[in-house]
Amino acid sequence: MSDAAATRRKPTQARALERVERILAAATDLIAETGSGAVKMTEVAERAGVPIGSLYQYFPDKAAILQTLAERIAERVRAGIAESLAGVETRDDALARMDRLLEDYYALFLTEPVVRDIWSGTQSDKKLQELDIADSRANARVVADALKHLVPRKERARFETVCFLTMQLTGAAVRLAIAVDRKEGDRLMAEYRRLLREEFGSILSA
Amino acid sequence: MSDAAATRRKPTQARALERVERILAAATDLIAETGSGAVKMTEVAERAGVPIGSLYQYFPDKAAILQTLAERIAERVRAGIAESLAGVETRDDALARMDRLLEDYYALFLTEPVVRDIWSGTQSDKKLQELDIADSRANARVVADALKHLVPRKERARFETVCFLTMQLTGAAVRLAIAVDRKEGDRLMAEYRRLLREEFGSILSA
DNA sequence: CGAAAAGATGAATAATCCTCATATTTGTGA
DNA sequence: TCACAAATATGAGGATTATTCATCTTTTCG
Repeated sequence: MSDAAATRRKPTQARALERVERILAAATDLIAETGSGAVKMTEVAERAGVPIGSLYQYFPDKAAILQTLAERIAERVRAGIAESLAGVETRDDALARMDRLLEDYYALFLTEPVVRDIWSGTQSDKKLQELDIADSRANARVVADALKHLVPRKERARFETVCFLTMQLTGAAVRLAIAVDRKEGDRLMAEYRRLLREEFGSILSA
Repeated sequence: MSDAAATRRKPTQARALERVERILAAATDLIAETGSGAVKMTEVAERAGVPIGSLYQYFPDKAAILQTLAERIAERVRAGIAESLAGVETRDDALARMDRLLEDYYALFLTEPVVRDIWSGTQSDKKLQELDIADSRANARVVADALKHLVPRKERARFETVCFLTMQLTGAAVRLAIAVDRKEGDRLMAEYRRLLREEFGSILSA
């Protein structure tokens, strides 16, 4: 049990870069097949066609592989949010877009086994939790920025807090929805969608 | 890797009952000291003053110890909810009591290391996640029952769904609040409290 | 070309969970 | 009280897996 998170070499040569990608792809496949908790490092190595030592050349430990996958997903989601909210003008437009984002996010969890696995907790470590929170904060900033011109000046101070909270609540709602059967999940999401619309509807103006 | 969750003997003799309590107490202490992830079975045994074999006499695996602790906490919380909402009459009374419950729940996470640990972030194993959901469902029923006479008939069908969702959202809000620094946590909880009040306020009548 | 840096390798080590064969204690009917 | 069954106690050692590291190979670049 090494307490310091050993730093690993960052791949620079083409061969190494490709190797890292092969490792991540193998991990992705295996997670989809068995869940991250059951994935073994030897299996990842075998599937990627590299020796076990190569995993540790670029990842300090098993959790780091998951974290890398999580970061990539988070970046994708954040880009999607930014894109979806770009150039929003009216309140109703904002609400409609948020609604759409929520639906997409739910769909992402429903269809991508790795997203489902990593963010629904079969595996959980402190680093991932921190990443989740940092990510919510970053997303909150993106949302708050995109909508700030629709928020009355006197409300702006708390608006980013509301967005931050909302990002986490949304994650919880979606995780709950995918954990129960599809029919109940849809019902829960419908309720959450309504709640979100009321919440943002009451803050946004114009 | 045994795939079936082996069932263990349930203690019946006084000596065994006390032993189980000693094991749970030791686990509680160690979790408070180092976090559940770092707790080793040998340490629990040593701290409890029992040989390692005794742990497996009554718990099929390490996770089962955590689950037992989680169940006990959940029962305590549920009893608290039921008690706090007993005999509620008016809408304003209901809202005030919910507010109080939320504050108590936040305080529980702030002060009890084991609660904090077990329900920190996303769930660490499938069983705990299931327990969390089952528990939210049970709590939702308690809340829905206590307040149903304040809910218009035509809304009652969805009210339990709303409560169920709310239980999970509340967990997420509190987990977020304790994960950030105290000042920001308080701010986030204030926002969530407002959100909760609006949500229930719009459903409850009279 | 040649040296240094980067990368590759996998047998061996280390950390822990959990089992199980055996020994002891407790409950109970005669 | 005694004998027998059921319950309980014990801890060395088997089993699984993450991770290391000494050594070898390839690439980079002056």
